Amino acid sequence: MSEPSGSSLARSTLARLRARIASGEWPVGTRIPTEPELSELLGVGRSTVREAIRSLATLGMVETLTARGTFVRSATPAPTLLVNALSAYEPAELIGLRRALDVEAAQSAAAHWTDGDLEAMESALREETEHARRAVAAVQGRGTHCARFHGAIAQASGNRLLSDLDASLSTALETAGLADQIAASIDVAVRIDEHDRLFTAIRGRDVAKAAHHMALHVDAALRGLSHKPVATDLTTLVAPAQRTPSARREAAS
Amino acid sequence: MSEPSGSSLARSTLARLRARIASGEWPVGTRIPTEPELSELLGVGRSTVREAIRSLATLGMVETLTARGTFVRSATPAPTLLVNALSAYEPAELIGLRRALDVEAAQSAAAHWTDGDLEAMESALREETEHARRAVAAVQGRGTHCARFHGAIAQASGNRLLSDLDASLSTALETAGLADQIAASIDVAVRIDEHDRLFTAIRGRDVAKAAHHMALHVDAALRGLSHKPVATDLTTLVAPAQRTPSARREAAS
DNA sequence: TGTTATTTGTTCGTATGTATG
DNA sequence: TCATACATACGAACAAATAAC
Repeated sequence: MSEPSGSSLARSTLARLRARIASGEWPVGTRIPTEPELSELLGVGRSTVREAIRSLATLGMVETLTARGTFVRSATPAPTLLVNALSAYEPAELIGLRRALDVEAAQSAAAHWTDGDLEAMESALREETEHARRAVAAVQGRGTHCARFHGAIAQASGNRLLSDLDASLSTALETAGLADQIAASIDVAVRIDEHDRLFTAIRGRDVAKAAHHMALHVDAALRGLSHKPVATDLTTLVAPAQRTPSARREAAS
Repeated sequence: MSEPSGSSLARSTLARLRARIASGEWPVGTRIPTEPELSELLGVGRSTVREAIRSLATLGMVETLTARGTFVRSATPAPTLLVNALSAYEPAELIGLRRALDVEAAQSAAAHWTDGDLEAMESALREETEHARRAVAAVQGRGTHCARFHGAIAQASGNRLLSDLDASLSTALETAGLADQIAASIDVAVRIDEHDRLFTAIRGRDVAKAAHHMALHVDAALRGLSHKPVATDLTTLVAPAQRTPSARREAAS
């Protein structure tokens, strides 16, 4: 697999625990045996068990709650590793990836959303509108609703990788303190209007228009970060999206 | 950071060790202090140190050799972890990400390539052409050259994240045995012709056309995988690209 | 409210195998 | 071969947090 599968007992113990989780013997959400139980079950010392469990925790596969036990959180280490990998990059680079993912997700979502996906997107959009109406002039610059709608779109793409990366990116942007900044850079009414048009395009299975609106939307949100060196350059990327749908005249080149 | 930074001593110890490595206090290749030394240095017990070190090893940042000590292998979580994370997803999902990254990279590359980037792309393209001319009817279905050109474009985007993800994706596709399949799905002459047009667009700073050609190119390469369940759906995404500018050029060729 | 049992958190001592000189 | 240093591994013991009664 992934691990060097070293010869040390702790490593092999990690591999054995991981295998049990991956096989579904200990499903996500359930509690695994206590440390003394595992010690006897696997025939290794408790210290060794703890090292293995700690490794599983850093992989994001389990979470251990003091005096409560350790619980399975994910059958694979993937999402956590993605978040970890993203944390090593500059904000401008993260934003570049977000544009790539969101545009692709919008296209893919338009191509094959299911009834459940549509429901989720509609719900997120409705809740966002409702919330904006209630707390009109309030602080309300939170990007939570925006992220929820985008997350629903990523989900609707039917591509777990896109969805996971999107969620990981949101986390990374959040910890980088950029989420609020992005949310504040665009007027709430405008944002909801853009979301509305985007949703209409996706619901109508119009892949091209979905890509177009998403590109416009992301670029608009990014324009607020124009003081960032690279983000400035990214705003020039609005051009293709604007020209693409109706640029028949270009064909003659 | 990425870690939950839990309140446990082991977690904070992991964070402290990780910070020392990231700061360069313990450079890559060097040996970190022994466990008893770390125990005293950090003011925690040896078992706690061991758990933290084991986690670092799981992240690929250190490697511990029996009776020799533990050595720093990487200042950040190992890149191989990214490949690892990607390998947990379905081929169709990987391909969806590739489309997103490549299209974005093409746009960004067109927006701000440097002289060095242009040189690299031109070199890769020239070598590809040369190689195709020499080994005309040979086996030569290798995707190596294709990957090199795409890698050069990702590099020219100026976004390390896009570049790294692109490289990781190539590796993941390679290990999944999909690289050759993709390369074989498109005629060499057609591929080089598409690369040529793509390069011309990028060199001309035409962001829109770069995005368009890249989308067409990726979709064309993906069409060969139409027997895959989800990949079939992905080919429907050709639609937006075909409706745009040079769809008729494709019909002509 | 408080008491008790369970479970994880942390430390320490010790034994063992292995690499180095 | 021997001695030293170090990582590996085990288990005992106590602390702290949590849940159930």
